[in-house]
Amino acid sequence: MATLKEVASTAGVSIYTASVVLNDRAKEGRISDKRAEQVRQVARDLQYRAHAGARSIRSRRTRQVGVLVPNTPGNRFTHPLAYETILGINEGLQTAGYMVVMARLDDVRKDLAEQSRVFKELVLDGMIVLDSMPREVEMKLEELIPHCVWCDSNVWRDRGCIRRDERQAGQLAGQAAATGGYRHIMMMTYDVKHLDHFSARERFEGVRYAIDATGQKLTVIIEPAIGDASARAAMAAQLQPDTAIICNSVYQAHTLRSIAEEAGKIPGRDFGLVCCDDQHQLDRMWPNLARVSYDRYGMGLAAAEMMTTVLGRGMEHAESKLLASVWLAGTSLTVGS
Amino acid sequence: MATLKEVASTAGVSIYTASVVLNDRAKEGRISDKRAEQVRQVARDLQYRAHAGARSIRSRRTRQVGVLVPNTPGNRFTHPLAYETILGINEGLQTAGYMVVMARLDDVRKDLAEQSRVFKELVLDGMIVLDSMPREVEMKLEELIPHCVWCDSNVWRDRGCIRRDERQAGQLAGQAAATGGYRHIMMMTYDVKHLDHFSARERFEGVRYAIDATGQKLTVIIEPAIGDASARAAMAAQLQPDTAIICNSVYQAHTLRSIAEEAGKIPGRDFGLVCCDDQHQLDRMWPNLARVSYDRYGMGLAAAEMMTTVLGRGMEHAESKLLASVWLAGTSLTVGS
DNA sequence: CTGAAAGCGCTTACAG
DNA sequence: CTGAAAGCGCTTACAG
Repeated sequence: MATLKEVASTAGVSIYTASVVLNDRAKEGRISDKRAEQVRQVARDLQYRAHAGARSIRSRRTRQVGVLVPNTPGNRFTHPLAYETILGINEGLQTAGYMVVMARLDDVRKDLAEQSRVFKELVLDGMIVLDSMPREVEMKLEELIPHCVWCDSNVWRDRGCIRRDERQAGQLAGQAAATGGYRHIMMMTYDVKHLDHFSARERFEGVRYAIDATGQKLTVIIEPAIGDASARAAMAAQLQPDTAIICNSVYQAHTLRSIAEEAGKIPGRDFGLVCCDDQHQLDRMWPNLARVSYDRYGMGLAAAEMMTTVLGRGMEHAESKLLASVWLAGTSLTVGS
Repeated sequence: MATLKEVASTAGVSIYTASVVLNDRAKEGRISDKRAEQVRQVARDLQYRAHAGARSIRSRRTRQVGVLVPNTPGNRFTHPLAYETILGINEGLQTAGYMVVMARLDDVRKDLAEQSRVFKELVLDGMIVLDSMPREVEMKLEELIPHCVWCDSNVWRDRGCIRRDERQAGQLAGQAAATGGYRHIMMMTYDVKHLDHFSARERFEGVRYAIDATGQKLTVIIEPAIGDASARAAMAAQLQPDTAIICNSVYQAHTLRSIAEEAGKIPGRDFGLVCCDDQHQLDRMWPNLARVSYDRYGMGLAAAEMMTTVLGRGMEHAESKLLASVWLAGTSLTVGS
């Protein structure tokens, strides 16, 4: 690997000249066009590539940003949907000249320093935290990393946070169900004990608000455990043409669809189905699902922009963002009785 | 941020002593236990964290490994399933003390150096390439990055590659369909022109082999374009109790399910459905789908291990790995006529 | 317009 | 058992 020194000497210029030219600051450095081109040519010939580490030590910026993904007990893939956000983040940061370093928080090891070199050493200019972490971890993160952006997290402040307006999403889903002409409206959500993420809570509140507004009643149901055949059958029995089910998550919608299928029932024909959440490629995989949009990729892009803003202008975080959703009609909610 | 120098001076020892102790080589460096503990205490007090860049310049290793994900025209999220692999890779590398740097190949910009600093600068010890890239890109990668591991890629050699045995997977799916007592057997796959990934080709060949072995006939069908209502209806009409459809990908299985649903049909009751591929959480979302297993997380873990092996022992790549699949029965293939 | 030199934070032969 | 010093590949004030 050629070093800057080698480039300089074979081009017959000083290290300074080579450095300035290759950093596209030939003008400021007042290097003549001729010499500049000369240096560039040599760099190409020698296939020179700057050593990012050496550079970072002087510039005091690594130009690396971490993305932290949580891990919950018993589920290695906590949030497959997070990938959409991650791709958006990556797109935004890569374009702005940053590198994305993935870090995953393993709940088993409690000490952050044990988790990843990201915490143990100095490597990141900032970190985008996806989803929520235990409180202590969140506090520790802010000590360890210069700039954190909280994305889809329980952390919510005036600046540096970004999330979807989950209450609005819940309201949209609730309104659709409430005005569908159904007799029974139910919401499938997580066990109250597991309502640890703000989205589950807020979606629920949004739904409840919309249903209350029409004076109807809302029944809460819990997703049956995998393999619990009798619970599945019991739930299938509730799926009637006069009943609409509002699902909190896309996963629950998928699950409910399977439960219905086992009983020979089809959403939109035999019962109503709405989902508060969305998933990429649902337009291909399940276009008929009535749901509330959620462009996670866009959220990732926006989070990346918040990060580049702080890192760029130095100190202050950009204002927090609350992202609005749009209703996507689908035949899974057409019956009514 | 405290530096090594500061730690050394406040501990009253030389930089050398501090360095050796904090790198857990106090024994080799013959530092007395007393001094060692003293240094560690100071480091804790000052919250010392080593500067990864400075370290990498001397050690000549960044301990960073890239994961390269491709991007195809018109689809920002090429392979959502890749996330399962990425998480496995991350788990393996993070545990081994490496950091994972994400890089995405944008097909629009052709020059690698324009894509990400990962190519422009010296940052990576190695790279795990997911999926396939254009031929020229693949060659360029090997020039730019010290060690590449090809995961689920068209690149296949004796060493340094890992993929699923897709032909075997196709055979398993084909056998299941062939012995299900169906009169018509069809395979939904990609347009031949787009069979650019080895998996699509090999799955197809595996299926064909299994069907041929029983002397039955295999009809090929193509997934209808999103929104092409008449093509969807035509396909729905083909879904009969005496017909089994073998889907190449999970996405196609989902799509077919939706097409069937629109016509009031249910897989396993009104027609047979098998899928050559698998997806995490399908056991929750669609437990009844008859399919061939695919533990992408495990593949990622194995790919990470191949990488740490090369990086560890210096030169030679580990032997390539071909991963076997297991058949997962499901009621979507129970009818037969 | 350009270069010699200091220094960033580390590691590691080498000398005591 | 320990330290002073060279050097890794860069950037950037400073002096000409």
